[in-house]
Amino acid sequence: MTDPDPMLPLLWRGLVDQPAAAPKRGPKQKVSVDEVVDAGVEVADTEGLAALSMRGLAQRLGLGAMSLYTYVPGRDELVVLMVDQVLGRGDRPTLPADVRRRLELVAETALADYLAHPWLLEVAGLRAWLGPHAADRYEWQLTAVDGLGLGDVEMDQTVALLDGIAATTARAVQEVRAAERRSGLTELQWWEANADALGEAMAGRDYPLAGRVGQAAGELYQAATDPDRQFRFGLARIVDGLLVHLDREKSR
Amino acid sequence: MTDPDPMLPLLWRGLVDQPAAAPKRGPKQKVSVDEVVDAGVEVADTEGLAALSMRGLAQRLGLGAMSLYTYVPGRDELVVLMVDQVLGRGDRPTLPADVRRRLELVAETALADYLAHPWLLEVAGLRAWLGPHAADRYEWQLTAVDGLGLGDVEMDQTVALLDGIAATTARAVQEVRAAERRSGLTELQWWEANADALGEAMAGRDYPLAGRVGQAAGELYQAATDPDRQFRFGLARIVDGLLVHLDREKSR
DNA sequence: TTCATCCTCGTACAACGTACGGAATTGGAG
DNA sequence: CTCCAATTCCGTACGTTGTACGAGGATGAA
Repeated sequence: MTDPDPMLPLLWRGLVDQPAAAPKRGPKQKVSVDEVVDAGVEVADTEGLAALSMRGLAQRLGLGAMSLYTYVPGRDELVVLMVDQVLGRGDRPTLPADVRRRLELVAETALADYLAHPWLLEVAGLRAWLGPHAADRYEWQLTAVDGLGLGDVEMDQTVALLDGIAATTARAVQEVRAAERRSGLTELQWWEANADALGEAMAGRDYPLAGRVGQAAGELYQAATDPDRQFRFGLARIVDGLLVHLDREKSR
Repeated sequence: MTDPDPMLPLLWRGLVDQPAAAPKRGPKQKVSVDEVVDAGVEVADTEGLAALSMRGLAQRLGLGAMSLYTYVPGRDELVVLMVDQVLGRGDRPTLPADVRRRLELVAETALADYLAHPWLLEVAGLRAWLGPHAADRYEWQLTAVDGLGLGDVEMDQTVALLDGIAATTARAVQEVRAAERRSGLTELQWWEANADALGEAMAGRDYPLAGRVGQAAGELYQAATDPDRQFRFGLARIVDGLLVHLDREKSR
């Protein structure tokens, strides 16, 4: 009915449209789409997604700003290509037999992806775009939860759940880093510098639990949050819950 | 040692610094910080966070653009204030006795917050800033997981886990909406329009599981994703896991 | 009445994505 | 060999953004 999405040929470039893909007339391109995307990934990895500008990227590639638009329709589309590109770079370990380790591995692998490329968390619509590497990754995630007794739909939901806690954890890590960059203080330093002001602000208000829990957490974490501990706790609960679910289904 | 954070007095405005807070000389302010923040929330709720510009907001308030900076240090800081503001608006239901319902309620309440104000998900330092309403909310969340036999630190981690799945779910909802806005097509329409192109692109590649699971999920969801079902499945597994954990701890 | 203090806001600047159109380059057709 | 259509490259320009700066006006204490 409607036009096909122009992003699909770009995402699957080189794997589709082999016939009549290259233009026959006109000058050669100075670089390639892959080089553009890789350069974008490098900028985003080192300076953050916000620092990725079309002008800057063009300069890095020895191009005029507007030349980029012959490779990529626009900045948003470039980012989509970057996402698929880095999803193909992560390790995809061979799967152990132990079910618990298998499930944990899905989350741990996703976490490694997000920590290696934190800007993935800033781009919305991750699941919406199906590029070749995203598809490979999804396929790998599904194999990890295959043969456990889950239904097809539940396999999808399980992968989403495990990927979700990885993303949440990576976000927590990223928030701490961002806060430290902004204030120039480590988390601990910030709390020390602002403990008085905060205590004064909260005076007259009752936070019995938050006060107690915050203190206990602060002493253990030596910070306000501890993403790593949160990940391990949350993942343990999720896997426990999944195993319970598997047992229940099996004995039906 | 270092200077206290200038955001704290702003976040806790009206609750601290009652003496000598108002300036004595000079003209009165045309509006109030609360009006500015509320107007910002209104814009973000209806048009999205990206549509919130200082100029636009000032005009809406009958102010010159630069006058906003006498109320708020900058756009980022305004957003922080907006976050705390809306966190004080959500329902905080009375807690049922049943443990499962209690845990579910924490996640469901958080989900309602995120769905009502999707731009919360775009704010990077959501958890970093402790304003009065964020503190109230955290205290309420802790009361929901209090008295279940969890340790102090585990209470914090449990709340984070439940809040996390709510955020993940709300993000999934938001991503679907964003994709539909961008393409002008509903998810189903997009898949119909692009099924051929995708099939051609993926030809020659093997996605046995993704193909099977995708089809099963698509038929059930009538879409590529179903955030609501994912939420219910994930939450059920998490609560199962938490209950298992509580049992184990109790019998030690 | 004077003056320090605070608010208001016009102007200006740098940076952004990108629309537009001309110049340059290429390969196939005649 | 010539010519032309196709394609890439890129300088210029527009609109939009956050906000630095400083002039002007309003206010209340001295």
